[in-house]
Amino acid sequence: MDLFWEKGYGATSIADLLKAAEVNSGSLYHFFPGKQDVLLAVLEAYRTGIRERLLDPAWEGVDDPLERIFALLAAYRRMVVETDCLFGCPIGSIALELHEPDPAVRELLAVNFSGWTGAVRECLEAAGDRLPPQTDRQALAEFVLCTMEGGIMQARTHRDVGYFDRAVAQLGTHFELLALTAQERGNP
Amino acid sequence: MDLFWEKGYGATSIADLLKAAEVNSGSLYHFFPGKQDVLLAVLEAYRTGIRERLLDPAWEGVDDPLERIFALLAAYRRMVVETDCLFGCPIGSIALELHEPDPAVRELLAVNFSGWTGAVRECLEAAGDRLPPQTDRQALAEFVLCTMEGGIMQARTHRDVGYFDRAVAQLGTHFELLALTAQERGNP
DNA sequence: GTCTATAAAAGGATAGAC
DNA sequence: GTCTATCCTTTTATAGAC
Repeated sequence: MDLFWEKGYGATSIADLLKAAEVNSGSLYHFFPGKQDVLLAVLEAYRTGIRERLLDPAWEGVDDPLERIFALLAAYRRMVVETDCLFGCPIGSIALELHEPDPAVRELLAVNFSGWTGAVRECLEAAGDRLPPQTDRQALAEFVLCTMEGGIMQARTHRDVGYFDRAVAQLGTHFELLALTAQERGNP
Repeated sequence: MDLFWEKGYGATSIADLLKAAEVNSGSLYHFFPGKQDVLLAVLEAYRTGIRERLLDPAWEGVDDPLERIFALLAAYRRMVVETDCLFGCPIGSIALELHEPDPAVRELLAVNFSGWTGAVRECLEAAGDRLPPQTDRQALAEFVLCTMEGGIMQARTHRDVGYFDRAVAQLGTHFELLALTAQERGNP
């Protein structure tokens, strides 16, 4: 997981994997038919571990559903800062690195995105009438993912977390305006 | 340009470049010290050609500054649809593919992003009091880029342009709410 | 400036002993 | 299951004739 996150899929060689795992090629190929199957296992691990590895730590002590969304974004910010703006979202990086991925890989990338937006959508649904009633909460969850991925992309490229912060601040404004709309113009 | 766009940097071999350009390696290495210098030239071409190749076509017949922002996004949508959701933003793809790029490459990627957001910021500035006066127009321009990149990332991964459309629609809502705010609560 | 041939290295994957 | 050795391909880059 770490190697694909740090270097990407193509830039990680089998030799890198063997060295990091402290095994020899015979062992790796005993368990995996090939390199791509290691990637599939990694993506599978991200998928099944989203709650334990990402959501639970990010949401520790945060109960408010809308606050949880920004706590999740704050977790990504920590990741960016701790790696000097070098590493971002592993799924997003691989999704853009592989231009014509094997269907199995593409499907697992998509499932990972859906898992992420699904968790955010649940927060948005839990927010109830704090959002305007006609709000498309699935679309808004996907928009939160856009903000995260776009913010990380720019922060990494400029090597400046300020780009991420400003993106999150804009999203914050959007939520405030939606909340205001729900209040002022809701249930007319 | 096309090869790096279609396949990415790492997946494009020198042999691919030679075949596409219909030249032999001697010719390529006569003009470029190495593969990375070809990438630098491509990024330079994107940078200098942003108006002619991207903005002018997207904005043909569109004068309203806020409409121009969505016309630009519509141009990306066409790009996505015409390539069956396979190709997205060449700068974004390379920005995420290369994890520790050579400083010259990273700088040119950053300059390309800045050129893009700079053009959008000019539109936002031209929109004058149609946006709330305290609006950070640079940050909002970066947010538009987040929407574009995040929307394309999801559309490509899910092979469904609907993800891009919903992201743009959310951004549209954001602009509408900002405009309402400028109207209702502006200059109190 | 362009050509062909080729060097030199790295990559993914396999073989077969243990 | 793991080990070492190695095959085969691809890749970047160079050499030197024309």
